Amino acid sequence: MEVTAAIKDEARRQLAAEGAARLSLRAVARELGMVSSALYRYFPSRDDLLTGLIIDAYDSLGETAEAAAAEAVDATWAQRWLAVCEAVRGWALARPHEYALIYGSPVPGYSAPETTIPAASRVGLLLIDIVRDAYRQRGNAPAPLPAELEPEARRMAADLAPDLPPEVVTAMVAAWAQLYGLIGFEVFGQFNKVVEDREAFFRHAAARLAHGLMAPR
Amino acid sequence: MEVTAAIKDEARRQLAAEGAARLSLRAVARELGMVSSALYRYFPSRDDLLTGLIIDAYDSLGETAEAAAAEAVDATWAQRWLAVCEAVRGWALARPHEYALIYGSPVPGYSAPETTIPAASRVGLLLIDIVRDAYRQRGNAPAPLPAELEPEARRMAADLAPDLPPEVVTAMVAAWAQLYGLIGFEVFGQFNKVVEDREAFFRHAAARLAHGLMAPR
DNA sequence: CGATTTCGAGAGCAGTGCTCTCGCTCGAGA
DNA sequence: TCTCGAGCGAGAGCACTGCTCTCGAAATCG
Repeated sequence: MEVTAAIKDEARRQLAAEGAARLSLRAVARELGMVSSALYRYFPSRDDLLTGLIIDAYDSLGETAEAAAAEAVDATWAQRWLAVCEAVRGWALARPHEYALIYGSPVPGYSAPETTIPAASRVGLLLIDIVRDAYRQRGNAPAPLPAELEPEARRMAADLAPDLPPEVVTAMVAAWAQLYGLIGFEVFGQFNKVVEDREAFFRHAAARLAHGLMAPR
Repeated sequence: MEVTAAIKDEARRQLAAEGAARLSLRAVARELGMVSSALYRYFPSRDDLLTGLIIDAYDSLGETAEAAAAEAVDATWAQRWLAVCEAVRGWALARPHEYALIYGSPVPGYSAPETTIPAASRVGLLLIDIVRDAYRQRGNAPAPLPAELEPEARRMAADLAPDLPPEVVTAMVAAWAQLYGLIGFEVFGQFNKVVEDREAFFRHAAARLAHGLMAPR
């Protein structure tokens, strides 16, 4: 429908201006020249509007990351990894509030429904693909795992990438979380007065993440 | 004062139950048997209450981390690093909403005042101390930095730990952010259906972070 | 004792999410 | 062609929010 898109567009604008907690259904309706109750024809509740925005954000981020990977399809896997990392970072810096919506503190009283899962997985799946290429080219896994982690690592590998050794999958999941630590700290201002040249810092840190994924030991 | 403490206590209870965005001054006052306007004698606004809670949370986390470090004072630096990491994780898992308050998406329209800086720095300073010990014992820095990062790395080192080589300080800042990526993903539910044995996974990832801080290569 | 400060109560304003009812419009079936 | 129903928006209203203002009681200080 046309109206739902207009609502989401206006909501996104308010999101960028004010943040999720300040997103007001009435203000969206006002800006659209409707009355607030009319909005409930399209979204059963404010949370459902948020869900829509979350799915859109995941998809937009996924698209951005996939485009970056496609553009670097002829480069080495490490360069492709870096390209995706930088694309994700750039997307987050350009839309901090949307980033906060999907990777920041969850909106209280609201838990993302199952419908968000496919969109949310896109970046993760993309990273798995890159690591798979890396493993095919290099074929050496990172350090062996401690015994206590082996069952879990095997389980994760079976779930996420049965063709890769558990050490690689484990390292990949960790690198994924750590990547979001780097980006989150920057987006949420934790690097203020600590890191200044964040571009260079991020590039280096992301490259070292890649290095940790495939280097011997 | 006695009353401000009671207000913060009740607010913390509501925070744990509902989250920051749902924190209602009126509800706090109601629970305390006062009227909402009376609360403004103690906190000029809702945001100031939040600031109070944020500082308390930073201090509580800092204390927890420092206690863990103190307990492991005779262990190796790597064990001490791991002890602090696990203490931070444990604190976060026990108080997810307070963790979200300080390390999640910033509350919109609200920017933390300067007064939070000392409390916010405690864990970082603690990690620097541990890395300093590590460097004194091992004395080998991680991989050399790319040229583009050298000026920034020097600047960071001068700011944070002038007695340590820029490579170590840079690696430390990155490890710090990555640590919070690991914890944030777990606290905010991003590991749901991905990582199950999160305890073991975290221990391994945190240990590898330490390894990356000081390993030769 | 008197004056002043401190504190809580209460009313009230503007805003919020959400529900309910009521008309209008438009398109498909008889 | 007429009718009926579904879809849609308006409006009023409920319970709630943060916040301001005024007023009266209590406690503290000179």
